[in-house]
Amino acid sequence: MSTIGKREFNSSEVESELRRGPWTLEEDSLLIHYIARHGEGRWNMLAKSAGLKRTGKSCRLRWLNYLKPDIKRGNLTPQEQLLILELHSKWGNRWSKIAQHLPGRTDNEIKNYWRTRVQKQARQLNIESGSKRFIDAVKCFWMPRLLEKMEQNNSPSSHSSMSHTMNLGNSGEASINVMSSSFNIPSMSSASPPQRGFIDAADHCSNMSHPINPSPDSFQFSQLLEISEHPKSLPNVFENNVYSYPIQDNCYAETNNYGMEGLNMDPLSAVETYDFPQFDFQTAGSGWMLDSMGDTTLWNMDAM
DNA sequence: AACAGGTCCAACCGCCTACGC
DNA sequence: CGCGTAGGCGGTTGGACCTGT
Repeated sequence: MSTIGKREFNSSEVESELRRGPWTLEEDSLLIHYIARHGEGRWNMLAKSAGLKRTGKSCRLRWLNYLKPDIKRGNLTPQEQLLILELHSKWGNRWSKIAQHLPGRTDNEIKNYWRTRVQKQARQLNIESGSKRFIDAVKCFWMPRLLEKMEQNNSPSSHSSMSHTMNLGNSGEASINVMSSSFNIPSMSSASPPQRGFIDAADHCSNMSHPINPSPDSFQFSQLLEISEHPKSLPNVFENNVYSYPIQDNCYAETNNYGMEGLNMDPLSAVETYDFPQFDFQTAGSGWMLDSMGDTTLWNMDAM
C-alpha cells in the first residue's frame, strides 16, 4: 500500500498507474471517439480498449455526467426546479429516477442542486429538509412562487394566467399546462391568523386533506403531477413551458380548470403581513421571499 | 493585493443488485 | 446455492472559483 495525496492506493492500482482526479481534454477525446465508434457499455473493457488509464466506473461517470451530447448545461430553470421539488417530495432521494424526468439533467446535477440549494435553505429555516413540514412549506410557498416566476418568464408584459390544457395522447403521454393562478394555495392573509409564521403555514398546507380528484375549492400541486414511475419514453418536459410527461393511463381527467378564483398570490399580502417568530430570518425584512425570487434560482437567500 | 470563508460541482467511494458461471 | 464481476445508485469530498473584507 502506498499513499498518493490523502488517499491510499493498493499495489495493483499503483502498478497499473490508474489515473484519478480531473479528466484531461485528451482523455475526454479518447472516450468520446471510442464511444462514437463502439457505443457505451462494458465500461471496464471500454476503458482498456480506449487506452484510458481509468476505471470503468470513472469512464461511465465521466460520459454520463459530462460528455454525453445531450447533457444540458447552465442553471436549472424555474420549471426544472419546480419539477425537482415536486418529484423529490414524491420519491425522496431517488436522484436517477428524478433525473429521468428532466431530460439533459443528470442525477449528479440534481443531487448537487438539492444539497447545495435546497438543503441549505432548509438549514437556514431550521427545518429538516426531508421533513413533512419542509415539503409542505415548499408546496405552500416556493412552488407558487416558482409558478409565478414561470408565468412571468412566459409573458413578461402580462399578468394574465397561462393557458392550460392537458392533452392525453395515444401513448399514454400527456402534456400538462400549468395555470399558476389556478392553484388554491391557502391564502395566508385570509386563512391564517396574523402573527403566524412560515411553519404554521406549512402546517396549514399539510392539514388540507384532499381526495384524489381535486375539487374546485381545494387542490394540491402534487395532484397535478402524477408522473409515471416508469416513463414509457423520455419526455420533452418543458417545451414551450408546457409540462409533458408520460403518465399512467388511468390518472387525470379534469385538469384544465381548478377553479382558483380569488386566489391570493400576491407575495406581499401572502408574506409581508407575517413575522416569523420561529426563525432568525425575520430580521432580514419582510421582502426575503421576493428577494429570493429575484434570481434565476429559487434558493438564492443572499438577501437574507 | 492578499487573505478568509463560502459556494459549487466534478469525481470518487462504498454499497447494493443483477447476472453469468 | 455461492461466488465473482459489472453496472448503477446515493453519499461524500476535494479543489476551483467567487465574494467580502
